[in-house]
Amino acid sequence: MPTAPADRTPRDCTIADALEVVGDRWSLLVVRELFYAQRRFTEIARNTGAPRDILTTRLRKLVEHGVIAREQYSDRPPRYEYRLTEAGRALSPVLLTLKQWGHEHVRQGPDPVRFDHVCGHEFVGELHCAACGDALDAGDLTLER
Amino acid sequence: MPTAPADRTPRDCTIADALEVVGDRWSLLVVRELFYAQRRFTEIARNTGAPRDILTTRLRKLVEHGVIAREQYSDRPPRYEYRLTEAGRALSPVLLTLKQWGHEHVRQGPDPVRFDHVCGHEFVGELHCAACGDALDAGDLTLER
DNA sequence: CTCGGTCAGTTGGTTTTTCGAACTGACTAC
DNA sequence: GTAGTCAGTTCGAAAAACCAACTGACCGAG
Repeated sequence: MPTAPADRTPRDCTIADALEVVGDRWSLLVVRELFYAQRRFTEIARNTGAPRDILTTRLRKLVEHGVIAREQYSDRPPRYEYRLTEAGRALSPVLLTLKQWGHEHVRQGPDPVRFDHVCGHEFVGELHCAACGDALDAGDLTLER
Repeated sequence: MPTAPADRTPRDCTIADALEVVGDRWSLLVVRELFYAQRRFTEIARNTGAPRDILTTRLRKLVEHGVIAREQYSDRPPRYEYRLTEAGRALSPVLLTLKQWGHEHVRQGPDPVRFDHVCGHEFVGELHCAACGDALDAGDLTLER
């Protein structure tokens, strides 16, 4: 017997679970568009660049997983648009941290999109510990179990 | 002329740039493994579940983009392992927020992996505004440009 | 009325990518 | 010298992505 048959035992992991839902080429871009209040199929297709048929299957999958909701906005002809659910809105920290990482480590040049915080300054996110309130620092975390 | 030829003009977007680098099925899982200090090809393949040939191309791509580094740890036979670069380590907020979202909106049941903060409590991340220090709240952000 | 346009998808055919599983080549340990 | 380790490579098959055109229901202008 050569190599053991499939010696792969993927880790039981919540990150993997999350990626199962939004970890493909288009889903997070769809969510981004909904954050930008583009709810219509055609707009989402245009702004993400996703092929229309692929977009169809992604939207269905996101609906299935409760990230977005499909709502009829016209009877005759039947027309639908999409909205973020609570779970979808909860993805904002993921998108914001991704954007920040992209800005600091991928893109050269200024960010084409900027967010301002109510405090008046450009928003730059910092991950804090909800318990003690301190900003997260490398090495402050220890793995349990 | 029927439908206009390719009426898709993807948004110029830093999130999209970031996803270009780590937005496929396996890359973020590879980064996760490196966070867990699994540096070897075989370990990464086992723990992520990625097919070995795909893993090869992903690792090369991540090296190309400066997320990880390939280092020789044995001369004869030549053997290599992988390490996170500074840019790779900077992905921790992305992984942590993804994990948290997965925990709250995808997975049912307890998280198989837990992080404890130096303060003694289980780490739960909260995104704060770096300028004013306040925790991010829905609607606190306004889109500029 | 008919012509052009809008809109949320479908359809069909092709190209790309993924995938599984076996195989390499250079070693080490027994 | 036989078995095992390890970082990949190779092969063929299956799945997914992709593109461009097409639908079917409507609207508004001429």
